Amino acid sequence: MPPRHKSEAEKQQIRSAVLDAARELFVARGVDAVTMREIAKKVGYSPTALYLHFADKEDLLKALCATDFLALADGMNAIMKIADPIERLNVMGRAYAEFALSHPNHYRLLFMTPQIPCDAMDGGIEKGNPDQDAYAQLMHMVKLAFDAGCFREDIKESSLIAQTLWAGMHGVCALEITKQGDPWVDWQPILTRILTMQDALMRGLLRQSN
Amino acid sequence: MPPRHKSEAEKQQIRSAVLDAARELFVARGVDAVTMREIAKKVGYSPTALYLHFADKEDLLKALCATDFLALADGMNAIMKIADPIERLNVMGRAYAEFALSHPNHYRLLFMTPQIPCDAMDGGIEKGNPDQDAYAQLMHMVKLAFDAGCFREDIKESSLIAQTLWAGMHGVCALEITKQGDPWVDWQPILTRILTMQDALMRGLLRQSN
DNA sequence: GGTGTTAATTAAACAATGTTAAGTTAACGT
DNA sequence: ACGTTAACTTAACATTGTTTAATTAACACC
Repeated sequence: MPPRHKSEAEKQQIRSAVLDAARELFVARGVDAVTMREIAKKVGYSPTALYLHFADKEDLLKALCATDFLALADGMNAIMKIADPIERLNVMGRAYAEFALSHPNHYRLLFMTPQIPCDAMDGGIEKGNPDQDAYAQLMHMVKLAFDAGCFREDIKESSLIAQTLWAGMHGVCALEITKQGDPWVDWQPILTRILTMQDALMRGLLRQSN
Repeated sequence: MPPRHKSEAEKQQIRSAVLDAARELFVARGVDAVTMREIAKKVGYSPTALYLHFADKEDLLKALCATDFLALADGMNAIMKIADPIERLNVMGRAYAEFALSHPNHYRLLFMTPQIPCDAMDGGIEKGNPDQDAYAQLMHMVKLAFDAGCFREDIKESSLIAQTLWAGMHGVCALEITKQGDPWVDWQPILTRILTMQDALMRGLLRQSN
């Protein structure tokens, strides 16, 4: 009941408290559990107060994802220090899968949900900046390997290689997230599927001489 | 207002009229447009009447999907007549992608949504029956090629090959459905991506001698 | 042929959701 | 001292899925 004028820093703090509460619900119980009322209760405000910090629920979720999108890019970034361009790509793929499977709800929202175009994400993420954009990071790594002549010479576009590698990993992870434990399919172990996908794509895309 | 006692056939007809109305909304405007009230209006009943034919909304959607799941399996089935086991797999993959991209809303509900386990689908679909189960169909085709010695001999499980091929196609299609037109990524043409995925996986999984 | 049961249907209502409109209260500037 | 404004809340609205309680016509039977 007692409102006081807040500094910009205090406002930011409330904003991030809201995001933390939302994240906790989100991670634990999925996107449907993230109701404005429940977030508000958790953070000690009335539901309407959230609208002072976020335009609407989608805006709030976008802000949530922006944070984790940056975390993903950060992880990719650290991998650049590996010297061998192909080993680097392999490690990157496995790091991507690990992110997906240990944050399935985030992964679903980032890469399996249409309503939220990455492009419009909050948090000042810049397209093409490898520090912030995991796809740019992948493109960069593929291009280095491509220019070093690692890939089949009949493939003209390095972006096609990047998109194929991404799609392969995405396919394994997305099916795992969506259909894990579904008795319809007798799944091989997820790690086996990840490594097989990686191995098969690399064999299929690299120059024979490797 | 004038209720008359209905035969079983008439009930089935209403049920399928409801499904048709729901499908129309669903295909045109996605799952969010499928509200019980709107279906009811389209089919000329009150919203509550739908509950005489379906337990709840999820049940209705499952029935919707069962139909299209069968259609998918039917398409796969027709491909069995191709003699060459590898060409057969390639054609199957492209048919799968065509299904996904021409019925994106169905594909999303069938393969990108967790709430609806294939296993519990209505319509009497039997697991493992290749006439009705597209995955069983894939497994069967892969196993034939596997037993004919088409694949690398260090891969011991044919199901691992099937799951990798599926995941690869799924990855391309799911990313296309989710991120088509997203300016974040400069996509190569979708057909190119499909063919590249198929080509790369086959090169990576088949015996060298092929 | 009346009469009670039942099947088909609906209108009204409930609870949950995102969101908006209209207050309320305390701090600040002048 | 006093109006304005920032920070918040309570009440309310619209939309959803779903349930309860009628209503109404057809059928079965004596």
